[in-house]
Amino acid sequence: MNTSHIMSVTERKKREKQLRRNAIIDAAEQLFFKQGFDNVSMDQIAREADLAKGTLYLYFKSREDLHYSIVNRVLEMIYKVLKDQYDPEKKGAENLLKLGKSYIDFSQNYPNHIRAIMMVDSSKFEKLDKNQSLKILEPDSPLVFFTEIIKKGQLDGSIRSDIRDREMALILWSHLSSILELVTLRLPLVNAMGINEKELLEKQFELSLRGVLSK
Amino acid sequence: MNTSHIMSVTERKKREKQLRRNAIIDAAEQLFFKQGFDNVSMDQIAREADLAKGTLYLYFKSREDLHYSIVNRVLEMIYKVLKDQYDPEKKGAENLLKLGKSYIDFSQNYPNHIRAIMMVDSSKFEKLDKNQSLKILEPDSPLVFFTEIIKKGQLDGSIRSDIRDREMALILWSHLSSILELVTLRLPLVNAMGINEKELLEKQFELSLRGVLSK
DNA sequence: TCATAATATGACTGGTGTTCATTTAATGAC
DNA sequence: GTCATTAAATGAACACCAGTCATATTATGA
Repeated sequence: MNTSHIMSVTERKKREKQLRRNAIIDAAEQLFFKQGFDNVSMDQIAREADLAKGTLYLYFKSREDLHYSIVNRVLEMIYKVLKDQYDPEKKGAENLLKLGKSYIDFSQNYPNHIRAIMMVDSSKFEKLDKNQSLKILEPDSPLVFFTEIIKKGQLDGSIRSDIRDREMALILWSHLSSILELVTLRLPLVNAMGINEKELLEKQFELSLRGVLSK
Repeated sequence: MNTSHIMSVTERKKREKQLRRNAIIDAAEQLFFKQGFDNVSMDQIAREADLAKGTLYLYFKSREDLHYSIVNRVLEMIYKVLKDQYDPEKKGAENLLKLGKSYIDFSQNYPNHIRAIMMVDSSKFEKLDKNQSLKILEPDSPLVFFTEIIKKGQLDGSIRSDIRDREMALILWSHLSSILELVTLRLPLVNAMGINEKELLEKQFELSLRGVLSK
């Protein structure tokens, strides 16, 4: 028995498994973007991925898990966008401004992806263990990235220091998300109020930033 | 045939219908608070209300509609609380501070009610007509009340005027809601970050307010 | 070639929101 | 009180769907 051979096979299988997994996420994402996650059944996703329904459950614990996987991929996308924009030469506040703006830009360019994030059903969060599936506290998440920038800004004096960095990051992230939720999922409401979505996004961001900067 | 008699009967029926409706909402609310809306079936609600399942549909268009009705009642409660706190003698900014605080207090005293609001599934908002079921734009809604206070504050100079009152109200409401969502539905996440919920609420409120006040 | 393990299948289960033909109750004219 | 008519209530039936699992297919390496 050739051990190294077996190892390579195991690894190929691992790779293939990961590929299938991604293919399923692709299929699900596509349907999701077209019809909204609520209106897509596991059967449909399986068909789109040329698999049987049962097979999906070999790759994802549940429908919810599949949804989270989509969201995690989007979070990775956003993280990369943010990281590209980051300039270590600049002060914390300035970076915060820039990153915030590019997040908003992202939301304009990829509304579907933002929708995917925003549709994570909060009610499911009640079960603690589910949080682990959603990588918002991983080192490479946007939220953690924001935290680091705020910490820097507090050190260089450009951001107020009387709120802890984590709390401030969570607040800012949450604020921005809430407005994104409004303009992506509740646009009819926003329009009914006679409000322009882009303006709303920008105003909210300016407002949040004002609350955060050093005086 | 006595017309006035008939009229009074019609009206009694109307009243009774409203009573039944409220009784159903009561039953649903009770179950909802105990088990979470997602874990309550129409069958259970019917049983709790001593009715058959089909009867519920004579009073509510759908399960969703029933949920909205619960939420609308909560919104009314909040509106009343806010109105009680309002002092026309005081400046807009001061009222805003006070009302915000009492909203936060309310959320501490009636976490279940807040949960009910926060669990309105945003994804359903995509269908425009559904918005009508949710009375967040009615004259007696908290959001509209906030708008009026902001308008006053802009007139008396205590609140910055470079953002329209409606937009500012929507932003503030949305900000506050997002944090409430965090501490009511995503508490595990908040705790995992080592953050105290009450502190988070207060900090966020102070932060939002700072962004809103005149300089 | 063949035994074993890994992967895939789809019929089946249990549960649910919604509908609707049927039953029950209330009404008011006589 | 009786009875035709209208309103309200019922729950069996339907359609849909997430998740399971016994069975079938495929891959592996000896």
